[in-house]
Amino acid sequence: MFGMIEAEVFRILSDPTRRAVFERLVGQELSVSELKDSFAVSQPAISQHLAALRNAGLVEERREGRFAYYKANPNGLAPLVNWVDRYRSFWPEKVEKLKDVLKRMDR
Amino acid sequence: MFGMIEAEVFRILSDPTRRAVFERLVGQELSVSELKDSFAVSQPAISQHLAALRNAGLVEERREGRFAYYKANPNGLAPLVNWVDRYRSFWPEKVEKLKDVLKRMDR
DNA sequence: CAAACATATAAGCACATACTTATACGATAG
DNA sequence: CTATCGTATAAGTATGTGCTTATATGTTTG
Repeated sequence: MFGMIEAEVFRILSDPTRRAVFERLVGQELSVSELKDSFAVSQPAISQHLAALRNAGLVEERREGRFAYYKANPNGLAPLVNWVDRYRSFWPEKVEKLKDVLKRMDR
Repeated sequence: MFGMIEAEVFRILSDPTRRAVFERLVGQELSVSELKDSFAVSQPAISQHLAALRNAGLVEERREGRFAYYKANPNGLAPLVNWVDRYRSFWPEKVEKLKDVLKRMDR
């Protein structure tokens, strides 16, 4: 049941271009055309990636006239984050790094 | 340079069957035939997935006579773990859960 | 040695998917 | 109102990929 969602997030983020689109939208709202200028693909390709990301809950849309602004929804990463955390305990080497992440978050 | 490796790990783990094979091998060494019995695909399919996982550094092989034993190498998850951590700070809701993970690791 | 076994590789196929160009649709501008 | 602009959708295509069956390779057994 929940595995399905996790599979979806994995599938959507496995494409390098689409993943890059998501990364570009983290903490930054951009219109489709602004986004397009960052990539070597056509506008329709961008729109298609955005639709896929939106469907997976990884991106949110805000309409304003003829413009469409998109930003990442980090909550959409939840299935992936949970998956990684499940196996993190088998991966002891970089625990310190993770603790640093938490420290930085507390500030 | 490092992005390439991250892309590889994403690509390899995006297939549900292959991801399930990896999960099955976490903390447990299994031969190819033992592994095969857990899945609804043929033995060659399993071998192909194992070769892919091995190439990505996600799995390790140990040969013993005509048997081949595989186990997950959690270190291979490093690129994915790092990617997730990069965006975790934008995802504040489940920090408590993450702290629980660390607590469990300390024990 | 020959047969059975465990696994890997080869070849082919069916299907998914990421891209393109062309076009539709709605909104603003002149 | 018409043209232009921003975005989405449609249709077609090329490539990737996960699977299968068949076969090769190496190992143990009798």
